[in-house]
Amino acid sequence: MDNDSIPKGYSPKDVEAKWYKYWEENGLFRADDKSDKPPFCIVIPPPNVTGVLHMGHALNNTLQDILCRYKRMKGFNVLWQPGTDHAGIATQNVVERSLAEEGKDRHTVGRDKFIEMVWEWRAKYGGIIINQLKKLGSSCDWSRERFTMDEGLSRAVKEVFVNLYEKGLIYRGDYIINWCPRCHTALADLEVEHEERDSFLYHIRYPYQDGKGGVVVATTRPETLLGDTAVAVNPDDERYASHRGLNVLLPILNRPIPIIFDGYVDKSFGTGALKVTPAHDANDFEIGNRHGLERIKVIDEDGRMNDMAGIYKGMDRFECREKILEDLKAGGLLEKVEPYRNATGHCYRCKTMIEPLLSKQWFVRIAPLAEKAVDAVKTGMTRIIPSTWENVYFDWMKNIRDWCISRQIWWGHRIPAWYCDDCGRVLVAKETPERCECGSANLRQETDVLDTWFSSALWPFSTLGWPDRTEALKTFYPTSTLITGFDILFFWVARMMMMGLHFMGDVPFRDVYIHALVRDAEGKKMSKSKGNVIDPLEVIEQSGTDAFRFTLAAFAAQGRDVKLSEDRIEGYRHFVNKIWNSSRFVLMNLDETGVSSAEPAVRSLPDRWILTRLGKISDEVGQALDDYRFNDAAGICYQFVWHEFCDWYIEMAKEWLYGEDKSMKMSVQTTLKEVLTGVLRLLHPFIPFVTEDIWQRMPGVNGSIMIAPFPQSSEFLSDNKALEEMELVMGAISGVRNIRGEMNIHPSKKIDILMEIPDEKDAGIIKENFSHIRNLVKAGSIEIKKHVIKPEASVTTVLGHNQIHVLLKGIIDFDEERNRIRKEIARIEKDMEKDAKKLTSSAFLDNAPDDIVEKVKEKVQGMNTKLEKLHKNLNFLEEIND
RNA sequence: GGGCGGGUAGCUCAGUUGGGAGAGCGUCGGCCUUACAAGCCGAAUGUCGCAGGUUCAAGCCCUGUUCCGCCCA
Repeated sequence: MDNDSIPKGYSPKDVEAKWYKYWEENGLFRADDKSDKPPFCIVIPPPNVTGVLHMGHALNNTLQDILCRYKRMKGFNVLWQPGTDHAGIATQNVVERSLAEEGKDRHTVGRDKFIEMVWEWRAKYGGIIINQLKKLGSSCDWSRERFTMDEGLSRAVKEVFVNLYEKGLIYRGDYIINWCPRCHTALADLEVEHEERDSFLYHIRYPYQDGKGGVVVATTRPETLLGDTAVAVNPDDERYASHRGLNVLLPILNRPIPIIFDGYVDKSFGTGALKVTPAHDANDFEIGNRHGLERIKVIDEDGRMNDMAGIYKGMDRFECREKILEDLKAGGLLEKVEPYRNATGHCYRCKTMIEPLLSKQWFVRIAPLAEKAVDAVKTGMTRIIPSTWENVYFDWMKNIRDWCISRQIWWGHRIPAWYCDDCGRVLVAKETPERCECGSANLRQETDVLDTWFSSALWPFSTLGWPDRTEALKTFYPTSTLITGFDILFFWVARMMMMGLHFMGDVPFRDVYIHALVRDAEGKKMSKSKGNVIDPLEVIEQSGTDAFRFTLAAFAAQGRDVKLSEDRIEGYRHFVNKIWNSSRFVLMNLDETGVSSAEPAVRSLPDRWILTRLGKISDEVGQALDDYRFNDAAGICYQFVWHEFCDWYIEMAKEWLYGEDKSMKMSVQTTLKEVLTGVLRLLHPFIPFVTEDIWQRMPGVNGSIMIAPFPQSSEFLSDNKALEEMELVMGAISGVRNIRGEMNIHPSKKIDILMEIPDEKDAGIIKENFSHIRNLVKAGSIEIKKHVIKPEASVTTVLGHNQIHVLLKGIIDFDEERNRIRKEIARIEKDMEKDAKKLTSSAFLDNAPDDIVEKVKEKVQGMNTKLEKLHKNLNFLEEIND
């Protein structure tokens, strides 16, 4: 191989697009509907069709891709099912915004035309995030890409809606819902974000019917008093015991309203009296139901005061608040205003303050569905990892309320319900009915559409072809693993569980792996307003996809947020480059022989060592991935490649490669190639591009690394003795290097060494590896003896029973050396203290397991040996007069 | 108010059944040694938040306490 053909540094830009195209064109991402291989399936959390790739996507999809590539290499029939979500409100907002620029709104263009425009928008921009996922290296089966609004998924939605309706699990009714006055739609409880803000608590007096005295209530929303239909107090509250049966006058409107008694009221809050507005507060609504109160709506869908608000009609709700306060003050009814912090609900899409409104909406009856979804996790049919999230899941499921699924927008699955104008019947059907049961043809379809999450809840089976009983469904359902962030545990995961169990009779996935949030270097959530967003595409541009992916994997420890900063990514860019260069080294040295596939006649100690180590860490990495410990898997690879393969093995290999011994050279070449192919396969799931690029340059390699088997210990030589022996050799080298470093001996200066090795076996090992030692410590002469009298001008390092004397005539500074030894003695003594004490304690000796006692004994013994020798050396030096 | 997670080296964080405190980055010293200066060799650094307890043995288990973050109401 020609040196010039491999560039000195890895440049990601040149190869990423090329290999991605190669994989796609060769159908390597494709799953088989039917296969002898065991199935492995992940459905992608569908990104919003309006989305652009952010850090959350990057982490989420990197982890999915690591698993999918790993499983493919492990021999699974892998389906990574991709697709996008129609994101009702978000997408509609985007198109409405562009309409607004032309001075239009959706009503001026009309429903059909508007929906047509959204489809056009989707055709034009909907593929953006898909292409970004590809840049990330995602190995999805793109031939199966789905969209929540496509024909098949829409059929699934209708099927589900009708089924649930017929089973009584979907109903329509008047309830308090969360209304966004800007988006003009109802929202599910989950879609409301609560945010604490500084506000005021207003104490308002509701006079008795004679206009005097009265009951003071505390509220943060005085404008809703126009819709009050009672004042409630706690039945146990003695202050109000005498008020039973009394009425008070609603301020301003002077409408008499009753004082009612309800356990919901908190005696200690405010004055202990609560104004009740059943049409504008969820809790008040419940109270109203218990007491048969009238519901008076005073705020309309635009957030303005309506006809019932009398003189305030037409005012915005916040404007009205100010005006009412003024009027109350003027009437002497505003008793007190105190600063107060409370949490108010905001639309998760546009941040507008939510208005709880009484409204007729469609709901899913959750309780029966939730029960099964809870059981599935309790019985282990689905595991949630890390398991701490199980409790969060249970807790939420326990307190869940019915799910409001109707949305007053246009972009989405239109609810398959029709109203008969003649008899008032509601018809729910998969196909558009021609006539009502009463014979009337005057049918109007419901104008509301379904919550986007309704279709997302079907994702694990609708994407596989349901309601048809497809081969894909048979093969891949239940899916293997879901990988997602905790922020959509409720929105999505819980609902998929419910729907999967109900419609498929089985859980949608065996494992749910919940990963953390990506934050900035200070641990703050990334947000545009804070300006701390790191754009994944920029990172890819600067550092390459592989470095970025490896960083994410390395930081993805379970249960902990990922704090990302650019210099951390840089560190892993260096790692990718290290792999590149070590591969370059290997390739450059595989030259003339091409390397035979036969087992080499000789295997040197370093050969046996590195192969054994590779086998061991291969199993460890596999296990870590099986356990979703991505950071461990990445860390093990990093440590092995850099600090074992590069720092030790390659350095030792050089000697044979540059030497005259042909058989040794061939042996090392074989090992280098073997280890490199192993390392590449091991790393491929994490850093797919660079590994493929190198793989394709390897002599004798056919096809993509994607379909090469993931390494495991059984394919490599395993020799535990080699591990011990190498430790001895490496220890000797490190010991001498340490002396060189501390004595400030110039790297090019050769030093003479005298080793004292009493044990013959050890001596044999050292002798065998003489040349490695010589090269790696830059030694002149090396001598080994059973017993040695310490040479005068020498610095000594103690390794167990062995000692290495570095001869430093004319270089050694005796004072410094004595200090060095004293320091080391002190360090060892300190280290030993705790363990030595253990051995004198009968409690320890009696109670601790034998193997532990033995271990401690050995350790202390070892340190004693070392101390002894250090003292001897020190004494020796102290006797020298310099 | 309820729940959860976290406090370990200057920084960011690992540390799986309790049994020798680790990594990366940064810092310091020395090196352009024909894969890599995006590199090599060497070094320093810890009252594991605080206080108790269990245990022969606690970063890890239990109790309390404090600070930070998140979720829910």
